[in-house]
Amino acid sequence: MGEGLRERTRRAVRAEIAEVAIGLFVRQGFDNTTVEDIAQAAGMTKRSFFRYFATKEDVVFDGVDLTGEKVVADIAARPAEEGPWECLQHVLGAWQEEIHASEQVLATLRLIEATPALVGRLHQRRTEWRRRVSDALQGRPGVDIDAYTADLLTNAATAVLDAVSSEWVRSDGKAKRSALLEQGFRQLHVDPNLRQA
Amino acid sequence: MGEGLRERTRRAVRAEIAEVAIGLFVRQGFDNTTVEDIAQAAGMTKRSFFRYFATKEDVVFDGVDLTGEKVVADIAARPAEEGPWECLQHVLGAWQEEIHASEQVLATLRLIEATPALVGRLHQRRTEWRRRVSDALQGRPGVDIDAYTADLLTNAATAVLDAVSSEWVRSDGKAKRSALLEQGFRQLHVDPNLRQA
DNA sequence: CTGGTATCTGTCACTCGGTGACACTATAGA
DNA sequence: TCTATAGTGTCACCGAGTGACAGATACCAG
Repeated sequence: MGEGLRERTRRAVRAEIAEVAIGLFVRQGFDNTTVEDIAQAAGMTKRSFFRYFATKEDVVFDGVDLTGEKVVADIAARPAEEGPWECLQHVLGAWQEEIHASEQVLATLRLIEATPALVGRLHQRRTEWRRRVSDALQGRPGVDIDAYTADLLTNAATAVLDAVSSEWVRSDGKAKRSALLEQGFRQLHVDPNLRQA
Repeated sequence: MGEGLRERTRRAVRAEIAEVAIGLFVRQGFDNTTVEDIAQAAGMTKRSFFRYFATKEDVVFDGVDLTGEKVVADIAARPAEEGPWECLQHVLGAWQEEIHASEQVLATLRLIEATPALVGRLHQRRTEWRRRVSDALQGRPGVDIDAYTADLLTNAATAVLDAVSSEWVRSDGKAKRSALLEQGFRQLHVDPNLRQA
């Protein structure tokens, strides 16, 4: 019907692997957990695990890393008279709202912060994504900005995002992320006149 | 005399490994080059390679990644009446000046940008280093800022650094990094009143 | 219901990054 | 010259990830 049972089961299996794996990671550490441990706990082979996730790290970002296409699309959809910085603030603010502040997410973020390999992988993905955001920012109708400025603002926006995430974890999930984000974007005031030689 | 011949030869060997390795990486790609390739080209065993570099990635950052202790020390040494943002600008500007704009550095940066694994490793190191910078910023006598603001400014400063690096590579090393850095720090104007509930 | 086809799975074998242990050699320093 | 120390090769090993093959399973036609 409409969208296939196979895909549904596949996503269900993915979700269960992720849940089992993160449980193991939190309990005994990322490095002390082998893929075979995960596969066995999920009732499958090591080979089958890699048919659902390309790397051992990716299983962690399954529920978080929605570094979405939607953000890129939303940027293009913002009104043309809006400045690039406000555009980023609105789009990323809306994106952040969608990540529900569950205990699961908090545990995952803690796990990432405590595991260098995961930090690396996260920023690796972020970098690819950032390039697309920067391009979207440049391609926006109305204002035209050079590549350097687009990169600068995009990097700065993710800098705010990272700081918000850190502070949120530091407060055990009690801080209001939207307030932190707004504060961060306000403190990094962007000079409106983007003139240059 | 005074500082040992052994250390000198060790550093020389390190440098030669790095040179040989980067040459291979540039010619045939990072992923298509095995550690045994490097070791053989440098006249040693795989095992000996790992006695000089902890990972295959680290060999690339040998000449670049001086994410130094000096930066952290310099932050503490800045005059107390200086704001945190200006402090970061001065220290990182001085740090950046020390990286001579050689063709070798340019090729290395290109290599990093083209290789996801290297991007990940770079940001992984950056993250550890950033934590220390943020702590140094908080520990500065005179002004006291909260952890969130310190993280925010530190992240933003590295955001500028990354944008400068990208633009510099994009211009084939012809752009003036100091000018870009100054422009970046100026455009991200930090609100001087850091008041909060 | 039946057959064909695409998909999922386990098994095996393999590559590559990285590590521990051991024996051997060269060197620094008394 | 003798001894402690550091560097080296060899070997065996682990874990992440991949390619190939064969068997099972589910979808969809007729």
